[in-house]
This record gives sequence, C-alpha cells and structure tokens, in this order.
Amino acid sequence: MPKKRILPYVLLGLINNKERLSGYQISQEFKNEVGDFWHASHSQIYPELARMKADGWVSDDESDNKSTYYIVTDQGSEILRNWMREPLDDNEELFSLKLYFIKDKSDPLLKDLITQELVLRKLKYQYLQERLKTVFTDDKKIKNNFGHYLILTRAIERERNHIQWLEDKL
Amino acid sequence: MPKKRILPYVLLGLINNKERLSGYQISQEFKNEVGDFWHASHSQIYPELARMKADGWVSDDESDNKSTYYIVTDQGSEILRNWMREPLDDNEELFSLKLYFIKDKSDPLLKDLITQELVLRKLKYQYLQERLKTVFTDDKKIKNNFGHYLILTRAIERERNHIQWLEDKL
DNA sequence: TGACATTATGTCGTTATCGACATATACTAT
DNA sequence: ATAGTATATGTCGATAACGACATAATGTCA
Repeated sequence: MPKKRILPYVLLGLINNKERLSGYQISQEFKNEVGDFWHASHSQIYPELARMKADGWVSDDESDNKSTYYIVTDQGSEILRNWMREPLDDNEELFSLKLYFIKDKSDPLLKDLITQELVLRKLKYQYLQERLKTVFTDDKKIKNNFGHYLILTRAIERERNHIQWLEDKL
Repeated sequence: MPKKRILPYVLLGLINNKERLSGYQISQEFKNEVGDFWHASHSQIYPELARMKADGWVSDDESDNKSTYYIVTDQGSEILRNWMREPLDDNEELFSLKLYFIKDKSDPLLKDLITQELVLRKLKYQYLQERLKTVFTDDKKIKNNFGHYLILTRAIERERNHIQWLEDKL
C-alpha cells in the first residue's frame, strides 16, 4: 500500500473545524498554530481541494462571488472520523494534528488520543533513558560528543514534560 | 536564491561527528537521536554522498573492501562550519541539528547557538501567550474549539520548559 | 487618482524524497 | 548445507511539495 498522505486529512480537519473555509483561508490558517505541525503552499492546496471535491469529500459554495467556500460532506466527515480513529505512531505531529481537530471537550476520541499518546511517550521516555546509559558510559564520551549529550538529555526532559502534561489532561 | 537544502549539511555533520562513516552507517544513524530531527533513506544518501565527493566536500576511503568510508575534507569542514554559523530561524529542528554537530563543550558556537535559540523561543512564547488571549476570549470559545485550546496551552508549556532548559545550559 | 498591498485562485517546471527493485557478500541459527 | 537475516551499495519511477509566474478584484494610503 502507498504511504499514507496527511495533507487531505488536514484540509478536511481544518474545514470541519471552521464549518466552511476557502482555499485562501486555509493557506492563512497555516500561519497559525496548526502551521507548527503541518504546512502547505496555496499551489498545493487548490488542486487538492479540487481533487477532494471530485471525490465527494467536500462540496463547494460559489454563491459568494469573491471566494469559493468548501464544506465537508457526510462522506468527508466519515473519512475524517476514520482517519482520526487510526492508531497513532511515535510521530508526535499526528497526535497534535488530531487533537487540533477535536472540537468538543466531551468527544470520546479526546481521552482515547491522550491515552494512546501517553503510552507512546512513556515508551520513548524509557528508550531515551536507556540510550543515555548505553551511549554515555563515562565523562570522556560526554566531553567528546557534548552536543549529542545535550540533545539526548533535552529529549528526555521534553518527554518528561510532555508525559506530565498528558497525565494532567487525563 | 533557491531554498536552502539541509540534507548535505546533515551528512557532513554526521561524518564529522564520527570522523568517518559509510553510507550504510549514515542510514543507520537516522534510527538514533538525529532521526528525531531529520531523516533520509539510503536511496537519497548514496547519490548525495557521490555529489558531495564530486564537489570536494568529502573524500572516500575504499581500502576496506566491505564499505566505502567518507571523510570530511578541509573544504567540507569549512562549508559545515559556515552553515553552523548561519543564523537560526523559528524552526526548532535547525537548532537541534546544529547542537548535535557540536563536538566540544568549549566550542564558542555552543553558547552562541543557545543564546540565539533563547531569543527565538522567548519571542515565540510571548506570541503564543498573546494568541491565547486574543483567540480564547471566553469559555464558550474554549468549549467549542477544545482541541485547539489544548494544542495552544501545550505549545506554551512546551516553550516554557524549553526556555528553562536553555537558560539552565547557559 | 495613482501606487501598493491584500485577497483570491490558478498553472507549471523543478526537485527533494520515497518505495520498489536489484544485487552481492557475510553472518547465523537449524 | 541451507535458509534467513544483516550488511552494503546502487538505480529508477512516481509523486509530494515548493517557488515562480500569471491574473484580477478589492482595499488603502498619500
């Protein structure tokens, strides 16, 4: 099977979050928080929206003569939901994106996502601590690879902070 | 000017870190910590190494009949150093990569990188706090965009933790 | 009212990158 | 012996993604 694309689901999620969005508005959205996890230029957005419309994921509203607004169809909503339910991987950005697409605090997917991510982060945390022990066995190794040492200790602290935050939200 | 490529400098930095590396070893390196910031498949690594050799960035040692090892040339060392000195941007991965390529604790570039990153992170921290105030003005907005709210508060906590770590290392 | 920025949508050529395919040797467990 | 895995290097086709180019309407400031 081909590698799973992310962009179409991001567009679907963004439109779904705001009910209706134009291609231009989507390109502006990437300047905000969501831009920290994903980005696309307008030259990629417009053709993708056209493809999504052709496939029935979205419908467009051209009644406004300034912009073409897109709305998620029932089929698109189903596709987005299925994507949201697919298991996370050790890549943090997928978690962030999916969390961003949760609109309602009471959505059962919210707790599910946090629980999933917590398992993954704890595994990574343990792995990184193991790496620190095996790679930096003595002070000489630290001294001669100081950047690597800093990156590794930073990664551990990052995971610790992230785990704490996730547990707090559960 | 064309967009700045990262991969060649990553390869240069990886080889420089370990003195000598084969293409295969580089592909294995991406399974470790550096893989959290950058990745390349072997089908990209081998042609890139060939190009770097042709351009005099690295020289190869084929004395071992199992692997071809690459060593950074004086010119390559200069190119890597110049890249390391280029100013950082709000993209955290560049900081992580360059930090990873610092071998010696006393390298003056170390403090410079951390100082640069600190400025950028503090700006981002302020910006995110401002966003929180302007986007989530009342409880209804939080309730109806709960994922976005969580992502934003997480981003703020992430920056806070990062800034603390950077200040601790200074 | 002219200049310039912003909104808004689209196409096109280039390239960075990946997965698949290919090949050969060396190691390893049965 | 031999099947399977790891090491090791390479090519090739497909495509995701970007920057450049193009166009037009609207908004804005002097």
